[in-house]
Amino acid sequence: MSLQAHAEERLDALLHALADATRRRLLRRLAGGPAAVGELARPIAMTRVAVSKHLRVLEAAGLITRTVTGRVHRCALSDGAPRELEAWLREYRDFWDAQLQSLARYAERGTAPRRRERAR
Amino acid sequence: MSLQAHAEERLDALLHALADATRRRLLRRLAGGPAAVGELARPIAMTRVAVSKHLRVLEAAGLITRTVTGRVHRCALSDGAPRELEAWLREYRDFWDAQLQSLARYAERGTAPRRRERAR
DNA sequence: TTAATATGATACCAGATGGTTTCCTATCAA
DNA sequence: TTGATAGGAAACCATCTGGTATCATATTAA
Repeated sequence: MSLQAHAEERLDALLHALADATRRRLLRRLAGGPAAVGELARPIAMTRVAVSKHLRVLEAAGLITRTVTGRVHRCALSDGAPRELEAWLREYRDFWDAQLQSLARYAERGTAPRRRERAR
Repeated sequence: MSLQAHAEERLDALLHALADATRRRLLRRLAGGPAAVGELARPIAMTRVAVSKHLRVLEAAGLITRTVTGRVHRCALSDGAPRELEAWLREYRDFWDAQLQSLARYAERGTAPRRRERAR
């Protein structure tokens, strides 16, 4: 019926991590491929240290992963991340019906091309 | 291609409002129908004032609406709320493909018709 | 009119957050 | 070895956050 306390906390972390424009920008950048911390920090009007902090938030939320090779920390999106978000959205389906439906319409058109899914 | 600054801010507010277990609990409660502030506060181990603050956060994020009749403030879910969230999810489709697909599968089964309840 | 009720407003607090600067360490390259 | 580079660690600061207690106000009921 409801998510356990642990999942609630993970959901807190996930949503909080997403509720920041800089962090979303970092995710958007990483959507184009993995990058080192310095690479990620360079185009942002902010100290490398601050960016590093944001990255740690994203990492703690399970949104990105980090592999250290030598002195370079390479960050990448962790693809399994939004599970909790999805689970939570599912729980709220009753009052988000409309939104989920339009999301579904989009998803059918936009992301499931190989299945040749024909709806409606 | 990208959301304007204003929409970014609204998205910040929306996600931040959702990133709190108490506020999600309030939304869950409101999903069962509108309620007055006191009604919402009663079952929560927290001062009425604190609950009122949470409600104001939800209101500012556009997630709920409030109608004052007499001395009673009745809160209700605002159904158009998750538009920005949806738009944002759409923008991230490239790396959330898998999640959106399973969400779509869910939505096809679960919300399109008023059919059977298949919780799982 | 008086008292109880629903709620907001204000002031206050401790702790978290989001930045900064400075320094340290490890690694790579000359 | 020496120096530059990638990055973390720690200290610090201003502001935000999520609570609290208290008071004010409007409305309803007796």
